[in-house]
Amino acid sequence: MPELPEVETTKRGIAPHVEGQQVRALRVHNPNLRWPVPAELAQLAHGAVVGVLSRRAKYLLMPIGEEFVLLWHLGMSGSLRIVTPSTELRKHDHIELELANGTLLRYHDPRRFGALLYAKQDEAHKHVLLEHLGPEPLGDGFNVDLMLARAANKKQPIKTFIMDNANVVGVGNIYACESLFKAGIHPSTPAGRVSEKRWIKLVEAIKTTLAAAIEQGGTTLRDFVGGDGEPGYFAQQLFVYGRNGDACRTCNSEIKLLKMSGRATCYCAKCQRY
DNA sequence: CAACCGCCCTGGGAGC
DNA sequence: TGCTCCCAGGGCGGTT
Repeated sequence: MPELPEVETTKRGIAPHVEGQQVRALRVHNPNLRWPVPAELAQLAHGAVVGVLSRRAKYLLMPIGEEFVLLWHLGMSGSLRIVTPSTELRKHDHIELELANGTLLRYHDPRRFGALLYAKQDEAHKHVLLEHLGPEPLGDGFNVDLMLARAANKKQPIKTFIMDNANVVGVGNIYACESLFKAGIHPSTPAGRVSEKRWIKLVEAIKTTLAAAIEQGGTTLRDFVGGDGEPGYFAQQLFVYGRNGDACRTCNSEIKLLKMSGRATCYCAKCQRY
């Protein structure tokens, strides 16, 4: 269930176990992810030392050796776990990275919407999948001025706008809904009609919501290491997502549901205005 | 071009 | 208990 906070949590969870470790083997049990896992990867990774992990949008970047970097994407249902060699291979464990310290990094992905690709280290940010990405939501590049400029004259609903990776990365369906609630903005509001005053609230809401989720993700680190259980750290804090039919926690009116670009969109018609 | 819609997959839950 | 249908956190690629 990876949104940006979980990718960040995954990165922090696995980093101490993989960084500086030599790759003993990269085994691909099923290469049929969103794109085929490149056949030459096993050879490229063999014997390489894993470098310092980083994250760009929902991609996890894992340098291997001096020349290449692995690009992991968890899709809708992917996860990366550190396990011991005695841990049985589960159904949908498609890839494993065996390290010199004896631990295994396993990629598990029932729906196979995820990906494992690679690039040269100095060209990773120019990779076709990364080059058109907008600013990181927690960085200075994501700010009111840029959003006002990009949203100018757009009729597209504000919710669709903030979920577009070209505008800002890492805002998935849950956090789009939650951030709009916090900012008091109706999800159908045309992006070009969101005032500067409301953009200030929305930018702040996106930053604080994601940051808070990352904080909580930290508490699930041991799950990644131990390899047991899915993290469910944000569920109890949701104000609108998945709460359609329930009472708004702020005003007590009923949370509504509408479909927007094929995705469930929950909102409070009283707290969120055009 | 902007905006929408289908689709890549499996699994889980609801309803019958 | 078992079917069938619907839905799910992403995001690319094709169509209008």
